[in-house]
Amino acid sequence: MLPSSTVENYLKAIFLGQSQLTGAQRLLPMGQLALSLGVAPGTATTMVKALAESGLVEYEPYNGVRLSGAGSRLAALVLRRHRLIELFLVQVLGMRWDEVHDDAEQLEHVVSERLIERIDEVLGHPEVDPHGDPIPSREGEVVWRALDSLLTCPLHTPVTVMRVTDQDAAFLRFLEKHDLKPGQSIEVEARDEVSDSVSLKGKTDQRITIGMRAASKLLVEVR
Amino acid sequence: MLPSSTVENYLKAIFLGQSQLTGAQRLLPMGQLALSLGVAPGTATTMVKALAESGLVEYEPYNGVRLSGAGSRLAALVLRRHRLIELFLVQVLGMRWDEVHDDAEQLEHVVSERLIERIDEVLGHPEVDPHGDPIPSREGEVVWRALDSLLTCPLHTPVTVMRVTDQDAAFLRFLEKHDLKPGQSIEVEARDEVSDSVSLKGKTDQRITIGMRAASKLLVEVR
DNA sequence: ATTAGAATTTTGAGTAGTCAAAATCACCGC
DNA sequence: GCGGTGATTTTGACTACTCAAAATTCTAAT
Ligand SMILES: [Mn+2]
Ligand SMILES: [Mn+2]
Ligand SMILES: [Mn+2]
Ligand SMILES: [Mn+2]
Repeated sequence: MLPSSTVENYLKAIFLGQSQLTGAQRLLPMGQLALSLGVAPGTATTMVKALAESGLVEYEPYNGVRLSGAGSRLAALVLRRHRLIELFLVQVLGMRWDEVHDDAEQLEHVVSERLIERIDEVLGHPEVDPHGDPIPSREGEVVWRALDSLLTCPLHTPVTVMRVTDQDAAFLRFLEKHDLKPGQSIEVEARDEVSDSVSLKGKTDQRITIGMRAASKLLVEVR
Repeated sequence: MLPSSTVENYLKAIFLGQSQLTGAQRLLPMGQLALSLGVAPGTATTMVKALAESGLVEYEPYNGVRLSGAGSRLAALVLRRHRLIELFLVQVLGMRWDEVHDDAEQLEHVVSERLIERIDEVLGHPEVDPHGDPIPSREGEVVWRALDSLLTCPLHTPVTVMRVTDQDAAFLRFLEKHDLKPGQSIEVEARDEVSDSVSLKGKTDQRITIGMRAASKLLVEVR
């Protein structure tokens, strides 16, 4: 039985939630899952029990949920479609990187195997989407690249923005306006715990100071 | 309340069914509707009563159903999305004209206003889809072009194939193989009631004979 | 050890869409 | 006018998904 849009969204949310998790357990609490899906807690519990029935997740009552091998593969394929579609909308249809997420959220559930492979081909088998998120392979494998955030990278050292871990449209437009899109080169000038801020130097020597919460969402690589 | 995929499919099926109808009533029988949606007769009845509640159709028990103004506009917009998507898949993604229908059937329900307008623009505001079906306007207006079929057009006269009224993949591949796609020029050599057949002369003087049922699905225009 | 508070699960109910089969209706031929 | 036939509607039931609110369980602080 092929998974419904709802099931695909649950699997994807668990996948994403788990990837944020530290610790070997990788158990995502139901509350977090419900929150990320915008659903009542009881709803998530019910659904997760059904997913466990069909072998897509392991469920530990009162502790949380974890994807099985099959579930993980399925989730990665949804993510693959989502990210290929986002890139396609930007690259081929000229949409902005801050407006493609919602369309991709729907399209990821209906594009056929054939269609997504055509898209992949037209794009030349890309490795990352417009936000720098890695595109899982046809087989459901994701290459997890270790990246610093602006909170952990070395100071006074040129780094390249590689990835943005927040899809909020206003945030993305802010980044674009200040040349902080993936691919851009910047330097962290200073971090200050007290003022909760990080100061950056951009390409043409513009300076900008952002909050630490925002800084944590920009992932970079030392060049 | 925005219409579900199911509602959109019902409206589209009624729209298409009605367009086949002769007579001023334009009342589509429930049996026909149920058949075209692949649904049990009782299911169609229930759904149509709900559609009537929300003012999208007029329902005459035991007689049939007819779209209201609002329903008709909505149906035309679904059709607009369907046909733009089909053309896009062929033109931009290089898919074959016999394999785009199923994808379009799903995509028509999830593409956003913004996305479909981008697609329309990239395609240069086309008037017909790969099968020659007219693309309704943004406002939900369809230009009904009067066309002959191969059963009614004059004999021994060059005509241009304009439209194919059957999405069956095998049939479409057959047409392609024999240069009978929209745009091609042909002539009807003969019709024979007894053998239920129509004989055609193609571009490079190839001849081919097809059944009347098939011939009725090819719409042409005298040049 | 108790216990308050938070997280989670359970319960009861509701919506959207579907089917099979029984009941009903419309119409045509006689 | 009377039946019979086929189309249509009604009925009762089921699946998938959801919520609000009550009940339960876990945990961490006293
Ligand atoms: Mn989604
Ligand atoms: Mn993305
Ligand atoms: Mn459809
Ligand atoms: Mn078409």
